[in-house]
Amino acid sequence: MKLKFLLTEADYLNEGSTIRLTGKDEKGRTVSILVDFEPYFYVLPNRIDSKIKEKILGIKEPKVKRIEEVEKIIGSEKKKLLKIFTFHPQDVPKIRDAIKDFPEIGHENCFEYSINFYRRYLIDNQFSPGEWFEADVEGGKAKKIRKTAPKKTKLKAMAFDIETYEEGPETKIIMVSIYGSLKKVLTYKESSYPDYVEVLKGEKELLERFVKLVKKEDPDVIYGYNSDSFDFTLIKERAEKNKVKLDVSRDGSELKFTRRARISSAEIHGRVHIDLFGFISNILSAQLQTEVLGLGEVSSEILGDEKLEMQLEEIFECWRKGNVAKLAEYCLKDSELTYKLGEFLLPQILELSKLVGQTPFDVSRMTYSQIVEWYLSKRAFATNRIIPNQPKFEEIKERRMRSPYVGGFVKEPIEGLHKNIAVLDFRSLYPSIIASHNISPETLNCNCCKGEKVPELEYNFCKKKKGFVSAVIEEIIKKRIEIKKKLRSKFDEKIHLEEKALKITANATYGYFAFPGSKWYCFECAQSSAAWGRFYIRKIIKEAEKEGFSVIYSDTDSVFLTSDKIKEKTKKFLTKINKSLPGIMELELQGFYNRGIFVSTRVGKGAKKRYALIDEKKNLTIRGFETVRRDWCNLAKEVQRNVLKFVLEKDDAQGAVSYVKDIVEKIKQRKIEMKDLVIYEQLTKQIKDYEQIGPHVIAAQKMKQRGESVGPGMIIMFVIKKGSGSISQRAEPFESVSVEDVDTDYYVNNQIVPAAMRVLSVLGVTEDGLKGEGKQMGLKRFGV
DNA sequence: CCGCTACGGGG
DNA sequence: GGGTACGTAGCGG
Repeated sequence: MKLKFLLTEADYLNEGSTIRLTGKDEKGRTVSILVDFEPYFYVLPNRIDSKIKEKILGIKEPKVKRIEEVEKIIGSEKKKLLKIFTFHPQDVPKIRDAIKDFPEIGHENCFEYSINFYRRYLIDNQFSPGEWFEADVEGGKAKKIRKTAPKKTKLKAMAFDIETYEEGPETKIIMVSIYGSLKKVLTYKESSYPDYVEVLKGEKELLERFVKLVKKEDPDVIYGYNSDSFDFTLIKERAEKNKVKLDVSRDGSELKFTRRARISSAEIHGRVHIDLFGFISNILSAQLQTEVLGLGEVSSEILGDEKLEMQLEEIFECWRKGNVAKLAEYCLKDSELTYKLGEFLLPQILELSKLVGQTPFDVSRMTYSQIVEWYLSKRAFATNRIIPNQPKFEEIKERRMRSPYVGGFVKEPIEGLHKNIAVLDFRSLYPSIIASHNISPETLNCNCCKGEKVPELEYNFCKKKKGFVSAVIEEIIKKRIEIKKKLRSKFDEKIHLEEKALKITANATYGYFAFPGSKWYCFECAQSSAAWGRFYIRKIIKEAEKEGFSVIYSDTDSVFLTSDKIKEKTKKFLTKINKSLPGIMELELQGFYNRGIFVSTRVGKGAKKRYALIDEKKNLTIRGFETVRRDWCNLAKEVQRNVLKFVLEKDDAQGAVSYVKDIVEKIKQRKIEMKDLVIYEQLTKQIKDYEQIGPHVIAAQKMKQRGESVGPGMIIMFVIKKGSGSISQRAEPFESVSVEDVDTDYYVNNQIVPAAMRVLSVLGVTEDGLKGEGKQMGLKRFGV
């Protein structure tokens, strides 16, 4: 029998040494096939002869299956090794343990003994989940599996979310929602509900119903948000307590947790459980504006959709007071957002799986470094190289202790307002450097040639032989360029995502070199990449100045230039500079801006980047200003934003000053709305546990005294009241204060004026100029 | 300045 | 058990 399927999952069965591949065929049917595979690892004895082979074959518990002699590349040398096959995957570490103390071998000469069996299978066959396969199946086992042309199939997805309630020492699940082809909320308190709510008898029945619905809906993919560490952890706990069998899988097995670095992952055989929070915090967060990675913040940014508003305490209140319909609506909305985020992100996850060659379950939980490492592992096998061993704990500790090296070059901004700005940056600076200068662990200080010296450092990299990592990166870059060309002629979402996966992987390699847990760790490689980066950006700065540009600011891989005839001059400059750069490196135009304001802020050692730009279409780009932080009141944030607008849109600092003075006046006359003065800060622990008592803690204490329940996670909304005592002592929950009682001086001096001054101080405005009555202030002139 | 602890997401 | 823990803000010393 022949089966064609999209591979979505790989694992192995404990008995025997059998890999199980799971996927989906063209007609949407689930495919699960078994295939035999032999576990093995490598050793490098000081001499290969019959004596050492006999010694290894003589190990009794467990027995070695057979030995092969193989040739593999270790570092930059070809070596003869022994490939030791075992009967069971679990035997590999045991036999390695027995061998590692052989004087002819030793610890550091055992290789690839800790690669999960199913991962080993994927690597050795160069098979990637997300690709299509054809299998010849006989007697329940696949005889032959090969890649085949991609077909179409739709993965059926479902999202879920739970609500909980603390009853004494126990946390109970009070509600579960699912969202997919079926939209449903399960709970166990009678109320008048919309028809998507189903009322069960209790928690046990709720869990049983949940299991039944998952099986009935039979999704291929299950999305949750923080579901590894919260939802499924609690579901498992409560299922054990209530003696409910959690056989939500496709093979009758129960939900199980697999141990991982920090967070255990909830695994459901036959269904890909994706905890979106993991992928978002590990990978996506770098591309997001929001600092807070809650479901609400992320949905709002990615989907433009919001959570229903409900404070933590309200959830409990809804349950206590029986307003469960509202809670059901809230819970379902969370599942809906999770579902939509999942559908948005799954194609990206599958594309990464395809590239890296590991399962979407694993890839969605990987960090940047792990993505790079598994991709390198796949390429290492393809190029007949040994995968280096994971560093031991002691080694990691030592690597951590290494003093940090010099990073990117930062040219402090020329403070003030500038006009006619061009922003240029290097396309993938570090990957291009790694590829063009052959930066790789095996090419560092090679002994085959003199090599190429790194600027500022006493290292050389080989000029004759391509290094492994540098070659892999070069492949990625070339593939990316090719894909980009294709995309320019015809846009295709799939290909676009493939391009993004390549970009993610290439860009992470520089950081990977310096990551203490790396198998291909190379501190000198990271140092050298950074040194070359500084060399190139300095070169750009120098050349730009020679061409008559004024360099306003530069950081690592970008320069901010200004001059007259900016567009014309920039285009000429780019053409000229790109001719002088090594083939793969390219300086690109990021954009032109009409105006920009730059502020230099020294915080301890490092300077923080703070600038704002406006382009021809009046789009604002704001970096480093506090317009988004919640510990500033809305009015302060609004004032800062408007001040930026005055300055950038109209080049009108004088107007900005009048505007701020007007606001200050309004505050003094209390012609202001309370909601604009409220400051939001989150309680992160119980009130009594605070030693450093900030204003929000004081406000929370006052709320508690009034009988309101306050606890961790709650966002305290407070204002500062007039009177005596420190500012903190005068923090009050905002509902209990009227505009007449707020401390206007505080809002003027500690909120509005500082927020405005962040922008205006570089234009020569003084604090007194903002507060005082009509005093004229001198405005400095900046720019060209 | 340094070292340690607790947090993140979820409810 | 084909093994194990992340990066960092914010506090206290």
